[in-house]
Amino acid sequence: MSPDDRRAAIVAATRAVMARNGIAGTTVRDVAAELGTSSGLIHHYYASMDELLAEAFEQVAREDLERVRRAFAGVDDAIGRLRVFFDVYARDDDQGIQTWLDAWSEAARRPALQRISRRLNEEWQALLASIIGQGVADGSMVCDDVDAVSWRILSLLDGLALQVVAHGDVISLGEADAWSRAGAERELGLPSGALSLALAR
Amino acid sequence: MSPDDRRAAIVAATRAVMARNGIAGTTVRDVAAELGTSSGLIHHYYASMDELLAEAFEQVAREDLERVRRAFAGVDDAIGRLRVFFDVYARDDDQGIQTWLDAWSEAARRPALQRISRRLNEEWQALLASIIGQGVADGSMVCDDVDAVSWRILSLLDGLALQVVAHGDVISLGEADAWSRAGAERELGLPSGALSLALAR
DNA sequence: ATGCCTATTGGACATCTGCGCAATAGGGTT
DNA sequence: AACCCTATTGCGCAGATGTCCAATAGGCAT
Repeated sequence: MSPDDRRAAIVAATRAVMARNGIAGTTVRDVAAELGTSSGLIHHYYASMDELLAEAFEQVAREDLERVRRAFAGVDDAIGRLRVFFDVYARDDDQGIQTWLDAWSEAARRPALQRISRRLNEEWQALLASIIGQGVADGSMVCDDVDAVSWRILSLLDGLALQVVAHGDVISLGEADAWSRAGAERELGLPSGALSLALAR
Repeated sequence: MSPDDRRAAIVAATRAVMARNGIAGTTVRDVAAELGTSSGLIHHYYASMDELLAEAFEQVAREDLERVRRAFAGVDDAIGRLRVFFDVYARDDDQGIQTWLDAWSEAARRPALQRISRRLNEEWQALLASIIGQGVADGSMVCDDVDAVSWRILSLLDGLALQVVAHGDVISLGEADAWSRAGAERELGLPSGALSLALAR
């Protein structure tokens, strides 16, 4: 197997273990077992576990971001795009958000992971800001501080998702989804229901 | 030392280590060293590490809650109380929120910790809901879904604080504070600035 | 065929983890 | 003074973890 393919295979195996056990619960041996190879091989390609975890996490997080961007295809209006944004975020499985929880918690102790986590969060916010900027420009949304509002909407999503994942049924996934959409509608001066799920429309 | 005092001393030492190393980084031996005793003693009083961590975390989190309730003394109007709520939350040191991050992340792996974390989060939300309920009753606030809005405000606070603590200066503490107050004002139909910091008034 | 380079193995190493246990010590009761 | 109860010690156990390393194998250039 070529070095590039091997590296890709290692990261893929790491992602699989991460999805099952969380970031903190991902060990070299688990990755090697998932891959069906030896643990020494992993260190032949990755100098440290921190580095490998950071790369695997980046790939997972970046794919989510790309999935949103791809889902924008054919949707040109700001409100439609924002609705798609929520659709994709809601579709996110529990494991994906647990991984983010782990990343935020581990960031204080793993420098490589912190850099990635921070950069990806900024990209999510920038994506939201660009949608809102478009909506303000074409008059479909009202917002006098795009930066603040996009951080607020993102934080609202993260905060609600956190409750669902960390605490089980304290609030349901459906509530978190509906409440975050309603919050965004209020922030952007949209009529109630403007952002509700495509299926429910 | 009496059993009660000893248990209290163990929990206090655990809190000290937790503040320094995080929840995941708190070990039996660290606690024993902090206390100047043996590791066996800790297990004489606490059956498992999960149990001890949960109790220490509960104490930390409950103190924050009590601090808010105490700060309500002499403040009877809903808007004033909500302002106090934000004041106390903003005062929270970084370590406090890092501990919450750890708790949310570890909840999936530590049952006792999950129960406590969940219960405390519900208490924070209930506290917010009671303030908003009072405000709606006396006509100073507008809100047609107290439950949803109090979860939203709490999630907004958590989500913004998370960015500050996990990612350093991606947003500042001041921005997180100002933005969350502005979000709450909007949610409750309050004029801009109604919830701004007491000092800035 | 020969030789080299590197992917890959499998295990050793040092360290850390939660937990349990036999032994001790020390204070309170009788 | 005798006794008991339990707080406390100190160590050991079994398992896990990141990292490293000597040995092997297998393909590729010569």
